[in-house]
Amino acid sequence: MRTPGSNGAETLRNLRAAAIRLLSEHGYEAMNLRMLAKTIGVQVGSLYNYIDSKQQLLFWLLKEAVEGLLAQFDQQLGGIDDPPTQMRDFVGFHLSYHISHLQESLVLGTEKRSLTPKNYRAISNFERLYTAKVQNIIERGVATGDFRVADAQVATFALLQMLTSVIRWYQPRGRLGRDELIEVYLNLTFAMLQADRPDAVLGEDVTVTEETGAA
Amino acid sequence: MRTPGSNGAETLRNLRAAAIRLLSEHGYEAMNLRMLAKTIGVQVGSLYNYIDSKQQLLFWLLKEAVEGLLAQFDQQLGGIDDPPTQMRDFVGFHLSYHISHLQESLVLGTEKRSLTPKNYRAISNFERLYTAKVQNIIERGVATGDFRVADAQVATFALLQMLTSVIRWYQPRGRLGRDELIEVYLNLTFAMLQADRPDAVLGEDVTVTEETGAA
Amino acid sequence: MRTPGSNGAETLRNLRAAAIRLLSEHGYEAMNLRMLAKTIGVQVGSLYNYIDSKQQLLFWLLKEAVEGLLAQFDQQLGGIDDPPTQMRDFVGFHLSYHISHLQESLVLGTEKRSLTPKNYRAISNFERLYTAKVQNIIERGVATGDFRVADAQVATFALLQMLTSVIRWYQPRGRLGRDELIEVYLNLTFAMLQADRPDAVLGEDVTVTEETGAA
Amino acid sequence: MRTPGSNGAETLRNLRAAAIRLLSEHGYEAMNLRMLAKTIGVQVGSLYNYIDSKQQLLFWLLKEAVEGLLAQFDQQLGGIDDPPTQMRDFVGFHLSYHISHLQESLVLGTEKRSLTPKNYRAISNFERLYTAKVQNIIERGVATGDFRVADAQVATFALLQMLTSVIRWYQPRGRLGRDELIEVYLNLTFAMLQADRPDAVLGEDVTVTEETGAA
DNA sequence: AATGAATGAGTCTTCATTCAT
DNA sequence: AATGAATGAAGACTCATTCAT
Repeated sequence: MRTPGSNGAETLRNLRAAAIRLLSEHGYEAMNLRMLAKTIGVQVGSLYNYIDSKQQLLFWLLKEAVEGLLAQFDQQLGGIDDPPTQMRDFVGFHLSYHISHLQESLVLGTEKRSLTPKNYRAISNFERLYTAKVQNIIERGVATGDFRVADAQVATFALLQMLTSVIRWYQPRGRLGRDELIEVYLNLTFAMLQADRPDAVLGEDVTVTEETGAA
Repeated sequence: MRTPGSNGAETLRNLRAAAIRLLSEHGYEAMNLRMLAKTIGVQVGSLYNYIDSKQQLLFWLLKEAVEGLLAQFDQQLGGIDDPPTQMRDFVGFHLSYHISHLQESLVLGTEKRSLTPKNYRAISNFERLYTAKVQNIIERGVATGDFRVADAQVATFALLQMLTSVIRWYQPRGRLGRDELIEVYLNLTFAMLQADRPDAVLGEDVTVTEETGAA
Repeated sequence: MRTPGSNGAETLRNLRAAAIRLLSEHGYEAMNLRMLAKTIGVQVGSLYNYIDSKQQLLFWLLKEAVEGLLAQFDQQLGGIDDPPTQMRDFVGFHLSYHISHLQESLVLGTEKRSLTPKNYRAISNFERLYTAKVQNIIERGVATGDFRVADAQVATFALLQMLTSVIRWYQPRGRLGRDELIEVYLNLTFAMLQADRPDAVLGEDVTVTEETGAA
Repeated sequence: MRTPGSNGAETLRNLRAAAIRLLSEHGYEAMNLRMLAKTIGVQVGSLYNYIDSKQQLLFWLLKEAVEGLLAQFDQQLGGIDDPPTQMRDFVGFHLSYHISHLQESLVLGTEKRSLTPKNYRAISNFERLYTAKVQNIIERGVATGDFRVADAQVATFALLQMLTSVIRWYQPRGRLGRDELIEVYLNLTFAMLQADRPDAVLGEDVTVTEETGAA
């Protein structure tokens, strides 16, 4: 039987949005498909018209999340050569992206561990690509003399953790707005790299494509 | 029936050590008491001679972990006044502690979310105490002109995340030893705070009491 | 997987009938859901498509039982004014009802104690309504001079216990049939109340709607 | 190890009293040996110095209860010949006994069903002896023309249920004292039997030996 | 006579998944 | 594309019972 007015594409979008929210709130193991079904207003069995299994749902969401991050990185930071400028834009991008994809990023960070080994490796590979891009900026900056760090790899991890952890406490309506937040973190970043901050180029604001589910 | 040679105190120690390991590997929801019982070589029911419930076991472990961290902080960094010196010793202490209590710290960071609301608040309160101590060092350093940061609160979070995240990739037999690691992080920390590093005082090495379960 | 030919409404009816039988045979604590599931031919987990919990199942059954008793009392003894006639019809009704709802009544009498305090109070309140109706008949009969008892409340309890206890030994195919049984108890009742028995009105037999599950 | 000051005979008495209380409050299935052990202040394992099993404990208590009832019946009502006098004294004895052995009688009535078949039969046999004694009084009274009942067996059951049910609502400090209670029930009994009450013989009060555990 | 530590079978309940309709 | 009814395996927790000490 088909409920009148039901629409597969819309149900799928609802499912994705609901899944990300529920996963960010409860975690993979504690979220159950009953919750998900109830949220989007269908019976549990109907979920299987859209997903193969709970595990595959998680993998799909995390893959989308990490691929989206990579794609936007390339799109936003493609044509820049100068390491300090790259770093400045990277910080802006990374923070903007994580703030506007808050739940997705949270889920990526915490639920990866619930993937099967094979799926885990697939996601980790994507993440390593991202890390490598950041490490590359730092290493080139060190080579040009713009940055000074004792260990580029540790610095990369430290920087990424410092920036990414913003999603653990950031609140859209909190003390700091997005731009102030970026300003503070730019200071910390360039201090950490013992580098001079390049001038901000007016009007050259970083923009991030909005969360998929919100369209 | 009583297994010959069985001994309550020892079983409890085994239970604690096994629980921390299993929790760090699987997470609270994915770890089940069968695994725990099997690891320490008893029947599942016997666990209840030592714990009240799975939830209370988690709470107990996290409470011990966070109280241990706080206690050692006070013990190690009690008599110091000078903010840069305090910060230098704090970085050494924090890294040493987390490296030598790797699994415990991992569990504290990731499994807090599985606590009941009441238990969650209890642990969070302890953590806030710790954060406040660190923020206090930074604020005092800013006041004395030793440190320069745009926002002390954000800097505190950023610093703590940067340092704590070491447990996510550190491997005892990896490229960097404990002392090299501390050296690298000291550089990053003082750069971030735009401060001069105080001289290391020879022979004044930070030591951290070893993991309880390892005794 | 759905068993071909399975049907929710029927399973629920089976469940109810089986639960009453098992509860009357074993009692709440000693009956387990395995037994119930096996009796109706489903897996234990499937029971939870119909009940919320074992406790709620008991409450549901007892509520139905006591509400059914009250409803039929009102329906059968509504339009009568004369205390002796009311009493005569009440005895007939009460015995008929308990004989034809044997197991249900047994369960109501013995398993109430396994209810949670809140559920217990709810059932007890219904029972008090029933007792009050009977006490009212006695008190009005005493007022009209038809009955003579030293203490109406004790007499009510005594009468109800005397009548209800029939379910403890009555056997459908035993020495006494339903009508003979009623005859004997009518004698005892009116003797106890020191009253004259009103003439039986010919053809005015009391009928009781049959057990729900037996349809 | 033996706890200093412990004393087997006393512990056994405590055990018996506690068991009766707990059984009357929770029922056999819902009472567990942990509760019993805690109440009398020993470890669960120690109970097995006094009992063979939970089942045997129940049997022991019920056997004591029913044998006590029978013994006192014989002792109190031995030398009487006249059916009305016998009945008068029986009512007084039965009520007094049940009131002063409240919990024991409650347990006997409700927990018999938790006995194994063999144990159940043993207790039932004792009970049948008691019922037969009462039925004998009624039948002899009918033979002498003192009592008038339609069916001696039903009358016996009805009378016993009516009298025994007093334990379900009697409260030591309630509206009616013991003697008033007996008075009311004597009226009901002799009305039920359509008999004249014999005169009370002054000073010939019925006494019942007190509860064993209360010594 | 008592403890402390264990067993092992059982209890209710949850949940991902399946599939006829 | 959705429902309703089921499966079956697993989960946390309980409890009578045993026995070395």
